[in-house]
Amino acid sequence: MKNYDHTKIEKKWQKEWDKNKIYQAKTGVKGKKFYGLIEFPYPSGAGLHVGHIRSNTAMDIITRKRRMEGYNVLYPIGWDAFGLPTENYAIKTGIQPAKVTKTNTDIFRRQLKSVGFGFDWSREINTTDPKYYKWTQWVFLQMYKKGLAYKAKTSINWCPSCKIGLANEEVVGGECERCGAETTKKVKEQWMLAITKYADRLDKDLDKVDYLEKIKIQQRNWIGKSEGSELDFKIKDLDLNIKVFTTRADTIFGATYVVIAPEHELVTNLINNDQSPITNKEEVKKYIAQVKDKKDIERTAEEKEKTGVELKGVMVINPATNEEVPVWIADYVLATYGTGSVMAVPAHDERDFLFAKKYNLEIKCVIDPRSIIGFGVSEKESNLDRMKKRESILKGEVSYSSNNSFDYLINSGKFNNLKIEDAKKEITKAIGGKIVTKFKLRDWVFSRQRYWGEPIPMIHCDKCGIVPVPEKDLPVLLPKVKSYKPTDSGESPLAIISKWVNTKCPVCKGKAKRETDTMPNWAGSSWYYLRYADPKNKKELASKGALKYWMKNGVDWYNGGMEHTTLHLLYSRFWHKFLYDLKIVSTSEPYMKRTSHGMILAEGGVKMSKSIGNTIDPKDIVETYGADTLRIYEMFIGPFDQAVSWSTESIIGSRRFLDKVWRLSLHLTDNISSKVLENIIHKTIKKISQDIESMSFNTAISSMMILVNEMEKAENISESDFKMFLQILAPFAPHITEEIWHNLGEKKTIHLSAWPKWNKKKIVDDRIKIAVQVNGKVRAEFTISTDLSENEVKVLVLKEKNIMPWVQNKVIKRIIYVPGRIINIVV
RNA sequence: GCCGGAGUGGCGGAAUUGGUAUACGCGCGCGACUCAAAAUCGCGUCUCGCAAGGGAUGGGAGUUCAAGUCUCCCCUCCGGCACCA
Repeated sequence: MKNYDHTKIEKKWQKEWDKNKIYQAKTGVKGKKFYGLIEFPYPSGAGLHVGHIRSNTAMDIITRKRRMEGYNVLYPIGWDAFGLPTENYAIKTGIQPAKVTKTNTDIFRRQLKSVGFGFDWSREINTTDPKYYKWTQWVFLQMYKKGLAYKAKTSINWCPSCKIGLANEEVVGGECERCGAETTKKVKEQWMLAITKYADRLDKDLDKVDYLEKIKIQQRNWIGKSEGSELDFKIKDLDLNIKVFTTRADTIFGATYVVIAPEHELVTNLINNDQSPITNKEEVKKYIAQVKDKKDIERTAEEKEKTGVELKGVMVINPATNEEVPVWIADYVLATYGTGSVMAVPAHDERDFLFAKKYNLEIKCVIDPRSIIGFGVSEKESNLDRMKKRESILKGEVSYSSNNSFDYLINSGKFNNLKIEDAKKEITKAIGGKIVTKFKLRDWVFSRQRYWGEPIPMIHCDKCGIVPVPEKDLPVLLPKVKSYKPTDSGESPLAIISKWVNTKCPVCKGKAKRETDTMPNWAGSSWYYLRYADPKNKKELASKGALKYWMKNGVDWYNGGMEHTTLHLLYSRFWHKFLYDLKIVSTSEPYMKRTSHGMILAEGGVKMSKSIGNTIDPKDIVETYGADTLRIYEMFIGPFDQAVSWSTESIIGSRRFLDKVWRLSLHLTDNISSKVLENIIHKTIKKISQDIESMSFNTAISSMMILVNEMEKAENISESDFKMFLQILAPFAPHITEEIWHNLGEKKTIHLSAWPKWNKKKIVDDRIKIAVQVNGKVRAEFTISTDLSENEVKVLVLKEKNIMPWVQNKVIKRIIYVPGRIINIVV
């Protein structure tokens, strides 16, 4: 073939690879294994996005390199197909979600294949396949058995537009992640998963894994571990305590009031109690009602002024001072965090300060004021300025510790002059408190009032209560329905299928009803990587042997989007740990290494969206330029972990590169390449080998471009050298390299050939260009042989013609020689 | 407000981690080939200057023989969290 015609080559090799099953992973093969994973796509109606191709190509390159390095590689693919867009489409068109899914996965599969990814298609999975979700339901049952799945009446985030309950993670800035409508709170009975029981391990075990640092930080922030004390404030004249959580037990002498969250059950109890001491019940009830009506956004609005009401008649005893202090309810205290109550220390907490100012509550300073920042006092200001500001804020109620450093207690009785950190422990102990750890993480709302999800395998029996579906009856199949619309009562469309809902109780055989809630779309993706090990198993979610083999040390490398850091990634770590506790998997963490790709934005740096009409259909690029060009382009476009803007104009550069490769292949000789060329070939092999490991695909391609430019200039290129080049290019551009490889007489596939090794001797230069600086400014360049000693170089450089004028008649103070790089003459 | 990340040509971006800033690619200009166009190839392309030279990596200081890289201050942009006690 004279010209590079991608249309002929690409389809041909895709078929050939399929036929020869070169990408199929074989469980149990001796030697090294490598499990590379990308997030399985949601088969949306929009078709494959160029963003999918970016992350898939990256892992494709890595897994292809591993295969060539002799690893037994698993690079699987499947469909995360339950979810709202498909269901919404079904509502609009009346087409069954299962049908829509089939159509979409067919399109996605064809598109993925057209790009030439080395997926093992024999292990394809689909979360909506009953053979798959049987095991999703099974895991749920195991969680139920262990008490991790429970039904609770809780206030949940509710999207009035989607008519669906949302997890905290799905509410973004008080708005529904999907539709953007303002969310409200709704009290509903929901299935919950007790992810909080794993909070500590989810936090701690991040130390064990190789994740990008920013991923670890984001997860840690989300889990929100914080160490503090639980302290009891006794209510005067009542046999009741208010338990508060604080990280600043050291400031308790400054606790001049206590605040309870309005939703706190203690408040309800106090009001309804016959002997209720509250004298302003009506006012309190009114405030609670007000708070309830508030939307989430209002409640967390930035410049919102704090509000609250005093529980008049109720006083508590500060356990440190034994003084009586008042009790307030205010919505700046969250019912869902800590104990739902706080001791307020207005002198040392900005929120308490604002509240105390507004309602004229006592402010008492108990830490040396010089150590305190916040309250408009900046860390950068001098101690004197800080002191002055603090004095004006606290209106003279200020004294200072006699210590030279400032983090010491004052006005704190016998604890005066203790250091903050020591005081936390000592005071907690002295007043009978408890050191505890709290988390921001909340239990996972696992119910969805929707059709297109895994039915939660539970049965409600009037006599026996909630009864799990026996394992032998799994899967609980989704029935066909006529309308997919959620009901206004907030129940799933499944609720109106009486034939399906009405069933027998597995225990008493009496009349019973099925649970009509379904699981969220995060369920199926929480364990899918395990199913790939043994995707067709009918008896277990995967066989012990297959899991032991492929998950021996977890998924070796998992690449995905940052947007899943606190969702899928956290959820699946939780499920995995649960399965680890059940001894189904042998590692406590699912993924050894996690990296992340940047988004591809449209030209101009805005998000690609159908409504703006700036999306790119990969199909067009594959047809016009070829899959190899598309792959090269997406890897060359910019640093892999950063967001990049698409530029159709620039694609041509990647195509030209491949054209050059093709043309070069027509002019090879049996002669040996020049030393210079050999040198650069081996340097490039080294660079590509390293760049792939660090995901520096853009610089890898750039160095291959440099090599190609050099080869064009070379008088002759040996076939064997060119073949090595083809091999390092093969993971990036699998089709063209395979074609040329065979044109050069090779019979076996290039993709299972051995990854070339660079020859250390061949990357050593014997002569090297050195820049010469005079007083730090580059004045000349000169070439020396690398075996010269430092002194020899220093002598030589002064004799250089170009340097002479700069150093003549000057006193040379110093000469600095950095071997192989630069020489700086200081005059 | 807090926690991350980033500011380099007309554009996407390199820079061996303190050692020749602007590699590679796009675009643009000129030329060759062609009846012509496309493709391809060659040359040029930070800036001021005729030149010798000078100035540039968001801005300002500092450390160093040497700073895009380190330190301090300021500005801008992006991402995450946000009354978490």
